[in-house]
Amino acid sequence: MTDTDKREEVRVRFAPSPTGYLHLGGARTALYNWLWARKTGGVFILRIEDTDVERSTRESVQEILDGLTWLGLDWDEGPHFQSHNLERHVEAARKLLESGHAYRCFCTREELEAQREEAEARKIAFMYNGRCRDLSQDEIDRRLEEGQPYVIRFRVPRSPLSTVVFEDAVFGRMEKRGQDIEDFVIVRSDGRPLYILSNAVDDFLDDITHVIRGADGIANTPKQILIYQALGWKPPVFAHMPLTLDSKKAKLSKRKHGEVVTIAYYRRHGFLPWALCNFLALLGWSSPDGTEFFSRDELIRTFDLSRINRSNSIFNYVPGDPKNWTDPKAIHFNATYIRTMPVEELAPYVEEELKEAGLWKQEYEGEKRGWFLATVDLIRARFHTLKDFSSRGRCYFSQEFEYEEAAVKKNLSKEPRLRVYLPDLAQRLERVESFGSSAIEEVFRSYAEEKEVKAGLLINAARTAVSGTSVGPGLFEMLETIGQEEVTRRLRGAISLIPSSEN
RNA sequence: GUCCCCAUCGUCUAGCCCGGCCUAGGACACCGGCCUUUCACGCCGGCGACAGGGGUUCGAAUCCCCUUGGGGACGCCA
Repeated sequence: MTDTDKREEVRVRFAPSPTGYLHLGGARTALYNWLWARKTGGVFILRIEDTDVERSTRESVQEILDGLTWLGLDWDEGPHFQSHNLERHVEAARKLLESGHAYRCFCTREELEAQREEAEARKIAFMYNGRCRDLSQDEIDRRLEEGQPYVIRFRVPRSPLSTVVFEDAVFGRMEKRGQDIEDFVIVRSDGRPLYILSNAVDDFLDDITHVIRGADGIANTPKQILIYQALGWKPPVFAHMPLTLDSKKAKLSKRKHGEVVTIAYYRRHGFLPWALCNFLALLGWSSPDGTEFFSRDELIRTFDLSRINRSNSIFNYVPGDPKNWTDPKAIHFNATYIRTMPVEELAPYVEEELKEAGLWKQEYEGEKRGWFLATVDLIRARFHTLKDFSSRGRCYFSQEFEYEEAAVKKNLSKEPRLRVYLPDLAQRLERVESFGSSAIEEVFRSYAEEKEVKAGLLINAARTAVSGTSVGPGLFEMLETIGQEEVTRRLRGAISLIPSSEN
């Protein structure tokens, strides 16, 4: 462990605003916080920052909860709702006002807007000019009496030497001169506190020890530290994670990239939740020995804030590429997990998928449990997502499946004699006492010899006849799995796909 | 425009803090080959990067400076 976790109990939080979907960036932030909490034996808090009433929705809250639950990122406290703490935020603002760390600003939106535009036009940086910073008490009282609306601004120390310094757990020592920070607004003219204040107050109230968030929060950090200091609170450790950008180096957003950046999308497209987590963990973090695949416990053990990267990473998704419908490495992680995890652990996911596709049979958890597991094990090596079990794997679970045109053309329609061979094989297979792969193989091999044809011809034809495709596991295992009765039925049925020799 | 941050294969990255072990390692993707009844898997091999320029040093991917490029923040949003 690093020196960032000296305190007794680590307390971290994931604090999304419920204004949209849970997306990859948010999930990664949640994951890093969760990992840090689990690693240190600390507490992971979920806080919904819903103070933007115009944009916050209940559906979004539910989506976030569902997404985190699906990913397996369980939280220990919450969800807390920021809006429930409004009085505490206002109270903090009042204290800041009383102690002189904040002041009332009577400048109107229109005035500020005009100043902003002018600055823009003259291509100079806009920063609030501090006009209300030193209003006399009489002046303030007079304006209050007149009922003039005001916002509350934080009085940023203006001495030329004043600097806010903090040690970021990822970026190291960070410094910001007071003169480069404007007197930021902490309370709106309608009395509602702003994020910058609410967030800091909530972190204090929740006893947050480590703020692990996206690097877009860096600019807020000096301001929030100022708030902490003015209130006499000890600031938490900040750890800013690099951002994840798209292939054009723009920030990932649902608006711009659509579903592909949402967690729900991966769930719908047959991702294993942990495969996604594992992939996400590696976007901006790496293990000391280069290991890439981790179980939960291994990742928890290995994860460390000090190994978080400082440079942004790119989510390598290229729109319009059907093969790479998301980052290829993400697909690779999913496929590898599907192929290598214990089949018993994979089974529940396949079950869910088959149920959704209407292919699930009750007996798969009863007398055919063994068959089900063996079949999943047989076919999974070629699959990339859970969806493949109900699409490409359909012929194992249903009597109804599609014949691929290309496969039929390649393996069936070229050879008219298959109209004889296939029923012959069916007849012989029917007579096999114990329908196992070696007995099946024997039937094929001897028949091929007898008819003086290549075994491959029969094998490929049979593959297409029973599965509709030209690819798949070894034929004999495949036939064994599909079963004697069904195999012979399909072999006979397939002759309708073979043209007779006259044609 | 101002402030801040970042910079190694197409992508994710190791190495950088504590210069030499780096003719820069791994992973994904891609391309070959082997295996094979097909497709995968697996194995073997290939392609492919220290942004540029100055320093410092016997020696720089590693330290310093500049340039360039990229990103972020500049709201009475969060």
